[in-house]
Amino acid sequence: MSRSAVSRTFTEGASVSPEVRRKVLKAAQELGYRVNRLAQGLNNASSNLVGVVGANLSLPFIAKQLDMLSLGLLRRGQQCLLLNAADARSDIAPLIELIFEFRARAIVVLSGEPPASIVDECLANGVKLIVINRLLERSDTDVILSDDILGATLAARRLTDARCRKVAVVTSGSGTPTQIRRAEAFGRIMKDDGIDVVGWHDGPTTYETGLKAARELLADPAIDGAFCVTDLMALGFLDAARHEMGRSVPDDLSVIGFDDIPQASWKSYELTTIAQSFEVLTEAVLAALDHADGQSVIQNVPVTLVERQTVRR
Amino acid sequence: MSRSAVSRTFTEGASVSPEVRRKVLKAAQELGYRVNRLAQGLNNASSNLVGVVGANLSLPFIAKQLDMLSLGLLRRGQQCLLLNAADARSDIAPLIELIFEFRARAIVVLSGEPPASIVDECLANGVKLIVINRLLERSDTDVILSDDILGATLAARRLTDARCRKVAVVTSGSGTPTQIRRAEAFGRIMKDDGIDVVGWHDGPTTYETGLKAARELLADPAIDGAFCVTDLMALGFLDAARHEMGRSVPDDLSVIGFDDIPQASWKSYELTTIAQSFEVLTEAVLAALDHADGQSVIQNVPVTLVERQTVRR
DNA sequence: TGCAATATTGCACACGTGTTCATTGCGGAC
DNA sequence: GTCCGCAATGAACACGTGTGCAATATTGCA
Repeated sequence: MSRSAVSRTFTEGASVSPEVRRKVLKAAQELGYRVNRLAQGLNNASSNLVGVVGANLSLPFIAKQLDMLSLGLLRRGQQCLLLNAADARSDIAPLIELIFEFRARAIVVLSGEPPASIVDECLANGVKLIVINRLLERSDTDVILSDDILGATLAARRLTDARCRKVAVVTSGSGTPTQIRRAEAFGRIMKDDGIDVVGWHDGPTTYETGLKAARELLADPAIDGAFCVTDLMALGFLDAARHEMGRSVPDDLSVIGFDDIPQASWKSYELTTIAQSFEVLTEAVLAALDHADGQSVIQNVPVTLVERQTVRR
Repeated sequence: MSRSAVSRTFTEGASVSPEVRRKVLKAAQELGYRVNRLAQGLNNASSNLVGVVGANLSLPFIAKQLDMLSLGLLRRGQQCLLLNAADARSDIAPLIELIFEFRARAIVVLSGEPPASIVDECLANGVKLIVINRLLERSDTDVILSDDILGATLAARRLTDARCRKVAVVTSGSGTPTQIRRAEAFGRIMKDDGIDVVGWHDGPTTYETGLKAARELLADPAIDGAFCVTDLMALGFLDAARHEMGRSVPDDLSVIGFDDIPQASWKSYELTTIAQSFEVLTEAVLAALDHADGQSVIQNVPVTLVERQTVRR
């Protein structure tokens, strides 16, 4: 009969007699009553929303992350408040402010770089901040990183095994930390091996950028290998190499990518690439949500070489 | 000084003296104060959240829709509560219940079919329900549909122009209304023209299903045309046709898809397809959000034939 | 039956808004 | 000097929870 009875009926483990419980449920059914999550959040000073910030949600790599993350959150009983940052370079601070206003438990950043002031605010308000594949030089944030150094090493070793003489490294012009780490590590190793490396970077992280890279780089007939730090660019690179620049892959050109997006295994490409496990990555994010407030971790997601058909044996 | 002053400071068009306003803003800055959207929503009996239900968010077609929709919502000052339905066949009713609990203004359904009881509840609570590319036989819901009949007609006409004699229609086994409408309309037209049509359906709406379709259908050497009701399946179909079944496209096999996903224009495919404008589709959804409560509309999103390289001239 | 222990229940409060209402202060017009 | 209009401001309320506290009903035990 009292409002407390209602609350207790819908609260796990509260003390209600079976009879009252039954009456409440029946009344709720008739009146179309539903718990109000806004009021719950107001009362607890925290909703169980998790803010997710991302840009270019239709790119395969991001879309896959978002798919698995939103599913994982839902399974854990948390809801996903999705904010689209529109552009990889756009300022995500206002979006994070918005998430604060919803009293979210945690914030996951897939794109863009949260400014230091925001990081401080998260810390002050007890909001978990988790960034994926972007390097924050702070020890008070959870950072999930693909093992870029290992990945670059695997790629480099594979291209030297294929006896490449002059290789290109293709990055986008966006200059995300992950891409730079991959490219730099790769360049260092190759130079140590005494192999010519030519860097290239321009444009957004898209298929079209890969096309452009191949058109410009393959004007040099000496180039016989390429490491594209993103599968999407690798696929564009492959297409331009084969259909416009007349190269035969893998016979006179070896190409290797990074991420292992679904399209990489399509029959027209069979791209050899460095795979990050989306499962492990998602698990790492979900695990980070459970960390205590002070505890923050930099976690490396393991990578493996997936051997397909674009590198000479 | 009073709490009212704070509220007025952050409310557009409220009556506050510049001095008080300045003081409040300064204090807010120092204390890290932020408006609490949960309390706002509680007070208004409605948050400005929009619930979005979708499955398989990493499929290009869905991902693109979600990308544009979330961006459009954000630009309109509404937030996107994303619920991942995991599977195209899974029951979305509990997810919609969850959205109700957040007192969302509107619900957008990208996957699955909301049961009638849910539709009634939306109507009763004044929650706008918008379904995309699934046919609800009710006049009280906003339905955004691609013009499947026109699309099927364009595809049929193009394949007859290419002088195909025996054509296949490929659908997934999920049996979504849109796919069925496309396939049925296409089949009807072809039969009217006296052309042999063989239907095929199986599996989920994926690239792999397209592969399987080609492997099974192209065992029949007479088949010289195919309409895949989804680009993703069309790309799989193309790959198996070319690389496994030894067909030359478009010389002895013409293939046409539907949706115009980004990958359709990649150099390895150059898929001729029926394009739905993602811009128009998104605009239609956003416009539907503004409809008055009673007013609901079935809107057809126009389609066009995009001529590329997979149908014989 | 009597008493203690336990389960159930109602009341009151706090959470942070936006808004209505009444009050106050002020400037200008007569 | 008085009165009117207007802007500014504070007090109070309602929104729907979950919970601490006190009161009451029920059970177990001697």
